[in-house]
Amino acid sequence: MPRTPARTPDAGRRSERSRRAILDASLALVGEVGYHRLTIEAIAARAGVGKQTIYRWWPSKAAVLLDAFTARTEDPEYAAGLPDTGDLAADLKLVLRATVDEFDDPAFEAPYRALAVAGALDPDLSRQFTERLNEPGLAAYRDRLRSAREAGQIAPGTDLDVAVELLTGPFFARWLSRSGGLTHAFTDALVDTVLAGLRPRDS
Amino acid sequence: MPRTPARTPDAGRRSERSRRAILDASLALVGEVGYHRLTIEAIAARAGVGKQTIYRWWPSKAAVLLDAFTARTEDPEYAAGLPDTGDLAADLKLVLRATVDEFDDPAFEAPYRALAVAGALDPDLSRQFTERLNEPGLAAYRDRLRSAREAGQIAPGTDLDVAVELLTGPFFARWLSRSGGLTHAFTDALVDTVLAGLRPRDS
Amino acid sequence: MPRTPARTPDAGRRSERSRRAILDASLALVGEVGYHRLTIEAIAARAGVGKQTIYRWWPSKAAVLLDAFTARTEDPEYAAGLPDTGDLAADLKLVLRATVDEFDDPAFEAPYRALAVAGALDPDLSRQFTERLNEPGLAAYRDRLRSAREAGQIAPGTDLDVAVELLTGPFFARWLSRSGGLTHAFTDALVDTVLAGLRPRDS
Amino acid sequence: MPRTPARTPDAGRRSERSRRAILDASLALVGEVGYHRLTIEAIAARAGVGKQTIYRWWPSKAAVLLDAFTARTEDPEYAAGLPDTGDLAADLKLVLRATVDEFDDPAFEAPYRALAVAGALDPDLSRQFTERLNEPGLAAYRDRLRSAREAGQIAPGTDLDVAVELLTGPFFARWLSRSGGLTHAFTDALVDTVLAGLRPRDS
DNA sequence: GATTAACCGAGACGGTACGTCAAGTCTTCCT
DNA sequence: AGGAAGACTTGACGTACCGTCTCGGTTAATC
Repeated sequence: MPRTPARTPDAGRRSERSRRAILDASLALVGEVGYHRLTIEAIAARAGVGKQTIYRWWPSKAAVLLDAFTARTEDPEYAAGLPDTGDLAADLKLVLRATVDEFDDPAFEAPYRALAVAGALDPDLSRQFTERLNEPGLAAYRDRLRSAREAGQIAPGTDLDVAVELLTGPFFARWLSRSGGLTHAFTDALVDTVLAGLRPRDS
Repeated sequence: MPRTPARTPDAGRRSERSRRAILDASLALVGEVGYHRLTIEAIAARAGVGKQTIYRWWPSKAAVLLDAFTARTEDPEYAAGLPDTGDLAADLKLVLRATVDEFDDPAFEAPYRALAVAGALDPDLSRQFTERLNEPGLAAYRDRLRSAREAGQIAPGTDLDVAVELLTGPFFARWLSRSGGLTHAFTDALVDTVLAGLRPRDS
Repeated sequence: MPRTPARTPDAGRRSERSRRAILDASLALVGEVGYHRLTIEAIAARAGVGKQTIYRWWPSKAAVLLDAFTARTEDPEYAAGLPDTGDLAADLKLVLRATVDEFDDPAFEAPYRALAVAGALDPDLSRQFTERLNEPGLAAYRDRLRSAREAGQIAPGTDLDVAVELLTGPFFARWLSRSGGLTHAFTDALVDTVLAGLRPRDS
Repeated sequence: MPRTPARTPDAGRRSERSRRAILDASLALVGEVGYHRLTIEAIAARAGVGKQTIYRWWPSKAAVLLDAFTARTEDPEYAAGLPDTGDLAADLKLVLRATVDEFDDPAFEAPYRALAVAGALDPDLSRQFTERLNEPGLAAYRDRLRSAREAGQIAPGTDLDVAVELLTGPFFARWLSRSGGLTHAFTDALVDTVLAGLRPRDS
């Protein structure tokens, strides 16, 4: 006889109306007051929802936020992958410049930062954050680099993981610690230097 | 005209005894319970100190932690700079491997992560965190790279800031998001790829 | 249009269990430690209740105490009025002697003194204290004196309010300022002198 | 050699300047903010004095207030006693009307109420309050009544203590509990009724 | 169509920690 | 040595949210 001590609610009867209201409210609030002043009570009040309805479906405010944020990025052609014009440097610069622009929008930046931070403190959340938000993007980079490697544009022995991290890590670090401006010039320089390091060895 | 809106206590009469006890207690506690379960009340209790004594001298628990952490790194020969054996790759690998080891120690890792996270949410704190903990370390890298540039070991047009971020950014990103192992192999690969990208242009 | 600026909790959902526990705890504690060492926190702890549950329903510890004290005197046949045997002096002496005995009991005296004092400092509370605790008792005296006036036992022009205050005021003053013993002899003397003053004018 | 463990400061070196400033400040403040919002810190700040200087010489804020209040009533011809024109009723009414007027002045009423209340809660203070403020006044009443008794204007067996309390108790009770107006009519009625009760028995 | 079980809004509950205030003590420097 | 100043420990304040728990009221699937 199966015992399910942790009350598992019946997802079939879930109110879609409430779910949307909660996700919307949490995104709006995190932008208004910041992550550490975001409270479950405020989300519930704003969403016109009982607190229990949040606790029933999510384990923490970070999980709510993750769902709220993911909802935006899951539907569209986000899974399109990087462009592949044959010019690796140009393709990478294009995408990184677009990312710079994206991070300029507070509506995107605020919840994303909140999630990055929450993930840094909570390994469980971190895994989910990585899987659902980060990994798809990184995989696109990896695919593009693999294609370039096969075309002989970068060294055949290139570790694609490290290569991707060389492109995104400095960006992430500069963004999170606000230690420098996130500019197109910066990402262009990243691409140039990294690609120079990945160039096939001279004969 | 000097404005003193917030009651500024007289630092001359400050109790060194209490200050040390608070810094010690906060470091110990952040290791035991983690940052978001660290409370001012617990620090005060552990330090045998009134809460007000903490509020009098620090604006937040993050600021306490920053002082506590900084105290450890300020006195010693920490400001020594990087070794300079003439072999740039070897020197960088040595230092990054040492950093990997340092981040393996929870007594170091826990408060450092807490501060990185707190800084990510609070620009004010972020600035302090950068100035007092990060910048000195990065300057050491910059110095070593400048010396290499003068010796003609890397391209004369190299942007030292970007170069340093290429070395440290991926490390920081992997550490904070726990997206991969912090190993000597990883940092070695970083150094090799980045230095390849910085190599002087072939004649 | 009714305005309810201060969050008004829903009395229907109120926990009777908590209410009783709070009233009991406050009476017990005021007897143990005295009024000015009585704290909301201690009441909450003793009652096994969150502080907010007290703040939700009462504006101050004095208000709690007033409810606690009133609860004791509301239910019983306390509203019985004074005896009326036809012998005014005897009836008054009987009741005042009983009151003396009542004030001898610390379980009664301590909270009553606390309330008298709190009322002396807070007009709002004072009004409630008067209405709910004092006035009913005084009305009983007034009724008894009115009956005597109609029977021609005291002067027809007697101001009943003043007459009651002559009987109770000296008692109250002596009690509150501890300036003399509260004895049967004292209250008997009060009754005799006051009634002598109220006797119908000699023809 | 006698040991005085309780540090007894040397009254000879006491600063008269500070003493006056403290007494003045406490009277002013009790009028402005009321007794239970009166703090030692505020007194010290207003008086331009260190807190320790207050704690050195007084055991509590009530004691400070008692001294402050007593200082006003000690110097003048306050010890003059009641007038004795031969007309007892007139003399009593005159004095009680003057007392009514005195209690109309907040500068008098506020600290006096504070002291009465503090005394009600603290038997030690109560004794001092009685001895230094109340008793002298009551003695004056007693003296006047004794003179009247000797003149045969009131019954020879009259208990002077009870008689005085009949005159002052209702006044005190009405004042402290704010249960009625303090008017000349009220005190006149008191005098008339009480004196009627004290009239020598008809032969 | 009635029953019934779940979700839902609402919000009271026992708690924990907050940041503030004042108490009374201690220490330092000044007169 | 007293006094001005103010930092110290202590402890209570009243508030904000936590996560849990009832309480009617829908709402959907089952009888």
